[in-house]
Amino acid sequence: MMNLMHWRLVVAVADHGNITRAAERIGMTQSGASQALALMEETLGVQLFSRESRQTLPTAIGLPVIEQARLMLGALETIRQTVDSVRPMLRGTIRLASFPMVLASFLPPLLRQFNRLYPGIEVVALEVSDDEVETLLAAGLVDVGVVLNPAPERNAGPLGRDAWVAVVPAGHPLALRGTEQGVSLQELSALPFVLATGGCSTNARSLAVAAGLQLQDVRVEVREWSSAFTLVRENLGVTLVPEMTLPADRQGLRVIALAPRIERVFSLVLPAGQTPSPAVQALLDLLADTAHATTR
DNA sequence: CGACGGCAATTTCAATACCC
DNA sequence: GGGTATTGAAATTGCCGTCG
Repeated sequence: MMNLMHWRLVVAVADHGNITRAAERIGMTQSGASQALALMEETLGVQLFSRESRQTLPTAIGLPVIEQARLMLGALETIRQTVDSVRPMLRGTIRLASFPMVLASFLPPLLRQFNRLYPGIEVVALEVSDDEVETLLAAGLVDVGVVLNPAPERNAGPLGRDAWVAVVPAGHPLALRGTEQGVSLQELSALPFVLATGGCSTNARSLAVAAGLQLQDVRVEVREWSSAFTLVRENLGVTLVPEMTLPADRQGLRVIALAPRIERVFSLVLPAGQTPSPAVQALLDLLADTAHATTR
């Protein structure tokens, strides 16, 4: 058996020309070094050093073996330096704030991959509303937050996107309309409306306001998207929801595209003016890599 | 999956040999 | 006699299979 200690010993003996000094340098006893060297030579089947009086010098075959040993130890040192240079970013905790839907859909694959690449970094995910994400970011209480439609200057990492769609009862007059035609925000705002917020301030009402409109007949306002679908099935009104919230079972419902299309973009955003920690930078880099890979 | 025991490899210690 | 290498025995360490 040979281990790294043996190869260090070979190099040390070559450097010092003396087993005693070599043993001291690598932290062995002299007799141990002598035995180890003898064992190596026996294992290799060649004599690496000739023992002369007061000197231990390399043999002809010993010289290239020693050179290879130096290369090997040099490569090991390079590996050490590589690991040392990235070690600070291999440990730590990332506090991430997000609203529930993104936490359940876009983030799990990203976080799974991140956990595989950086097992020493713990990601603590806080499930909050979009307003609360902004509050936590502003207070510096989280390292990164998922924000809807962030301003370009916030240096956001795009996480995903989806479109708003109208959902009407299957028997509704709008349900007869072809999907390519779509329905406008203006048309919807005049109808009996089931307003679902999903716990976000960006919802059908804020979209209408942004377009200079107003929801004229909100029959009921609920937090859960699923509750809204139930109420739409009951013919209480129509609703406007993000596409990703649509249920698998759409019986009794009809989904119509919004015209013109309105999208929401989810992005990872850092607290303002904050330099990302190495761990957060690793997460952003991974996000950029996966985004790059999927848009190629 | 952790505790445990057996076994082999390795290291240490002490004694000895060799050479200048 | 001092410095260095070698040898044999004992101690230590690490690995691996088994068991609960």
